[in-house]
Amino acid sequence: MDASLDPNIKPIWFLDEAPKKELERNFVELGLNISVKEEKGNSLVEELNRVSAENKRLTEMLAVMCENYNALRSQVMNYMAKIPQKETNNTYVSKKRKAESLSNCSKNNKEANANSDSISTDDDSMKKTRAETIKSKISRVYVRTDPSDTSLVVKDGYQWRKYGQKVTRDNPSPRAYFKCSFAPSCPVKKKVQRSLEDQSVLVSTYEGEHNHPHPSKLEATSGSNRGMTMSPAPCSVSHSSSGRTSALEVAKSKSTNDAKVSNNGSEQKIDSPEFQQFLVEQMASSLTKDPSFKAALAAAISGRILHDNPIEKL
DNA sequence: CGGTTTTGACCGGCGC
DNA sequence: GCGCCGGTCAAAACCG
Repeated sequence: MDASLDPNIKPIWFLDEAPKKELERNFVELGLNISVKEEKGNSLVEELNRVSAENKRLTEMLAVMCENYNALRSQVMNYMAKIPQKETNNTYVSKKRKAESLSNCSKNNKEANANSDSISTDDDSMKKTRAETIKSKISRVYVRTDPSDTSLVVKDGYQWRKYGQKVTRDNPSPRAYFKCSFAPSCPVKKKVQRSLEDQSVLVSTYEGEHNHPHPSKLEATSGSNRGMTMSPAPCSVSHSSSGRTSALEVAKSKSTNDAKVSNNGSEQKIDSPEFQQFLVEQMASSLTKDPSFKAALAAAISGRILHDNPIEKL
């Protein structure tokens, strides 16, 4: 890492005279004495700030991408809601499933269908005994997976316990039944079955609402930062099994923590030029050499768009 | 050993 | 009433 990367930074360690006022101000802020060596450290601090700002920009860009993706997804869902469902048209559907499908057709997304649709389902199932069904919120999620993968696992961040599997009449692929096992009293169930039209698509039908926070949120708030856990279910971008923290986050948290210690004026040598250089080198090497960072970034982006991220439908 | 998965049995709704 | 069907149960197997 070289400060010459930044055109705004002048090669001050080649100068004998006093540094510029701007640099002096920075030195005062850092509580450092002015010396040639510390000037270098200060430039590294500036570089650190620049990299931090760049990180922030990248994070914002990612957030914008996520927003765009969500907007696009809702458009797709609206579009899908308008076209008639093949599933309800081309095969035998019992009355019970007809009611379920009809209730599904009026749903655009999980948030929007929280109230009205469950009521409409209630009218048909008023005589049903199961209170869960009456109050349930049903949503359907399509997930593209490898067709050779027979596990019927949809990674949505929640913890599921499989309690049954059936081969249904209208689809040769087996249907798996799951209950949410993250919280003992959580009433949510889901059914996962391969799409009849496209074997590479898993159709998971969620029934009910979780009465507990999303596990990834819980982890994020409980201190074990797994990095990039920025979206709730069903986006499974980050809380994959890797549990990897991105180099970006490591460097960022490290730098902020260090700055805090430094401002407190402790005896740590954290604000020494050597340490700052070490810090910057660590950040640089993390960003450039660590393949996991690229992989995590690629997974975060592609995962939202293609693979891991389910497309909610209805 | 406790939690999860598997899988056949069972149950209830529905159509005939 | 009977058979079909989807959904659930529960015992055994499996696994970390």
